[in-house]
Amino acid sequence: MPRRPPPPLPQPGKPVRGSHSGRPIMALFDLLGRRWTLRILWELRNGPLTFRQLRAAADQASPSVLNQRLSELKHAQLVQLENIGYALTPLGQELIGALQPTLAWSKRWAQHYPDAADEPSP
Amino acid sequence: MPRRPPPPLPQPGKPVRGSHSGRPIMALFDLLGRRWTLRILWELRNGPLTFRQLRAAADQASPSVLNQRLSELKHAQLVQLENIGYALTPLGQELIGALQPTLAWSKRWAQHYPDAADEPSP
DNA sequence: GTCAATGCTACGAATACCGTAGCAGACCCA
DNA sequence: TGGGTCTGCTACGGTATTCGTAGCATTGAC
Repeated sequence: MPRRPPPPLPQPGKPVRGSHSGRPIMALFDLLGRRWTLRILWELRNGPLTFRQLRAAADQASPSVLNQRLSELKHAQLVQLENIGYALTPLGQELIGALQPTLAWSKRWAQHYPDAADEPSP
Repeated sequence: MPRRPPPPLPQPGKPVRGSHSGRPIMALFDLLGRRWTLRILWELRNGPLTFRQLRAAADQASPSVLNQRLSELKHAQLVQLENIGYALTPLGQELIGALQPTLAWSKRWAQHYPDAADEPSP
């Protein structure tokens, strides 16, 4: 039985799902437009987590997708597996930094809804 | 035949796929973690597009998903249908603005890959 | 009328994701 | 040597999401 080829790993300069241009923004859209990707980066923002800790942090996401997302993020040089567990690379930390205005925006967004809560005190 | 209930529309203050906390960031992750969502916002950044123009801009994305994404974005108050077509709301424009550092980051990201191209001249 | 747009829907097929169970390796301690 | 307990990770069958094609209903111009 012929196995299907896996979807391409999103990477700048290469065609991705939805775009053949190779533009980095398109690779980023493909990468972030997959379930759990943003969440994983977010949960690693405060330091490394083991595979299982990460699963627990991310609502017990299924290990198959989690592993697939981690492979993609490793290939994208945003995450690496260290002795202590999975950690953001410097590039990954930069991305988290670049997402800060977006996170700030989400709080303003919430103000448009009556029953929106925000994160509990750190 | 009992139809399945549709997935919840991501909205701050409500439980979403992968999180019950209601935190706006989680609603945002759910929203953006769906295929085409970021792309749609991106393609609308320079002004309104009709449904079909938007399809053409977004690699002929299937009209069913496109319409579903647009419904979600309308519900999220990021996009609205005007006479001329679909347009970003002020809130949606704010989000695009907040994404600028991320877009800038993607260009730095591309520098880690030898064969990465960037957008052609404006 | 007819033509060309528009937004949008139906539906079967393909793909992505989920949930459970469990494997193999590393480490520790008796 | 044999457990126990971590670790990352995979297999597999079922469910959910997305795709691709076709087409409908409406509007406006001629």
